[in-house]
Amino acid sequence: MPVLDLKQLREQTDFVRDRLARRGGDYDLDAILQLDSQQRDLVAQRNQLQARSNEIGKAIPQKIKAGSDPKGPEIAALKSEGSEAKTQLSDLEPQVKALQDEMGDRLLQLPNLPSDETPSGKNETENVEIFRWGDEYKPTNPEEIRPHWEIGEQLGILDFKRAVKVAQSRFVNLIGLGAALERALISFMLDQQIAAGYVEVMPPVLVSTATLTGTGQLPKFAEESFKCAEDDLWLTPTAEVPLTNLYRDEVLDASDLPIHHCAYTPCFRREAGSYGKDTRGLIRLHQFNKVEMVKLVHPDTSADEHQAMLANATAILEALDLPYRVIELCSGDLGFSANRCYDVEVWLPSANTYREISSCSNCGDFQARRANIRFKTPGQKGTQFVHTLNGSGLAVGRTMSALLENYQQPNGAVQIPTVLQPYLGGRTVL
RNA sequence: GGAGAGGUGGCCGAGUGGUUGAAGGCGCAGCACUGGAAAUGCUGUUUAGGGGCAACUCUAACGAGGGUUCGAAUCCCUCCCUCUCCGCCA
Repeated sequence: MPVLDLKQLREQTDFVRDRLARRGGDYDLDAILQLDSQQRDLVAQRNQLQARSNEIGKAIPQKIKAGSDPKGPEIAALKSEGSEAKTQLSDLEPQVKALQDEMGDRLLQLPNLPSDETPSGKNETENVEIFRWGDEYKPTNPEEIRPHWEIGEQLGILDFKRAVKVAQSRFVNLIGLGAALERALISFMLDQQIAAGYVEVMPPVLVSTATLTGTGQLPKFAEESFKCAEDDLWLTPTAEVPLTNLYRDEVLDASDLPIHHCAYTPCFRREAGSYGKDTRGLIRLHQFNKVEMVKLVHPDTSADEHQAMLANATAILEALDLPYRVIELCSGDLGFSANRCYDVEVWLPSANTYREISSCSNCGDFQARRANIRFKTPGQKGTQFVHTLNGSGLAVGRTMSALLENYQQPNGAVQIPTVLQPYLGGRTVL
């Protein structure tokens, strides 16, 4: 499983080092390169031994066929030489394997390289705002604005208290129209993305270790996912995981590309290390619903596909008249698997700020290498890795919170956006 | 959960120790034939890594990992997965 391109690492070490430095953090490339060169030396030795051993293996039946006595000295000499080679090989083999394992472990820890276009920066404070949309839809009565959890609890559609009893904190029950609104949002988003050309999938949300490694959640971020240890299965943190891995270990035909999928799934995150943050409301739950978009594309088109995906995400917010802005993540804030990423942030009036509601990433060939997803162009030799992209279209719970807050009325009611009304039996108000 | 069967190339499918990376078929590509096509015939058709400007060459891979052997797709062990029947179940 080649992860970050080992050949590139070998041949353009300084470039890789420079790119990784833009992310911040410490990456010991020299150790990997040293392992690599040791490994290559040993493999060369092993190959020679193996070649000799193969020769002997072929020579013995030939000699016998040519009349040599199977029990005679000639055959015995060959056998003992073969045996000798075998002994040397069994000495070499574990060394090679140990080096390869060590190198593989280290390579799996390396994040993707930021793209040329990605702005350099240390952390989220250096992300770059690209544009804003819908200022005119922001509520104009800030003093009367209440947070969505108050609105939801008052309407009897959000229940956090009993969710604690049933599960834990950071879970919610959606009751009555709350559940209906969630379903309406899911259906609306799916219908929009299907109309935009994405083929819907309902994937497993319990996935294997290999699947989670393919998209980059493992091995580094095990503490972020819920695991069913008995079965070696994990709850998916996002549908990006099963959708991208749909094609793991496959060689696609160039004419199959691009592949566009969307999916509604629940998502599960342990949110380790975020104890104090967003403790109220729908913003940060262990389980939430999301409509996800995933693309597998030809490398030449991935930049355009990325822009198009971003537009597919923002189209949902525009249809709902929800104010948002788009930011481009700087190198220091980029996710592990991404080489370039836009976050879409929706206006949350109670917090007087924008909150992430979608993240659209281009992973280049990073995930394709891990998951071994290739394509073949007829008439061309060999295979190429596809590029993978993923984006939320959108996070449903966060959309609901934005909707409750932006559409709240002074009398405590909440208007239902026009485009959602058909999904709620024509209802106009919550 | 109990009993049984099986995992081979893009697909089907042969192959139980010795030039088998793997017969045969299908598919696909090229060429021939044709006015064009079908049919037919011939040729070719895996991937990854190393070496060479290249022709080419070496190594690995028959679910995964170990073992036996000079030599394993073929024998032995462990694990994984799939299928069938029974039980259970939304």
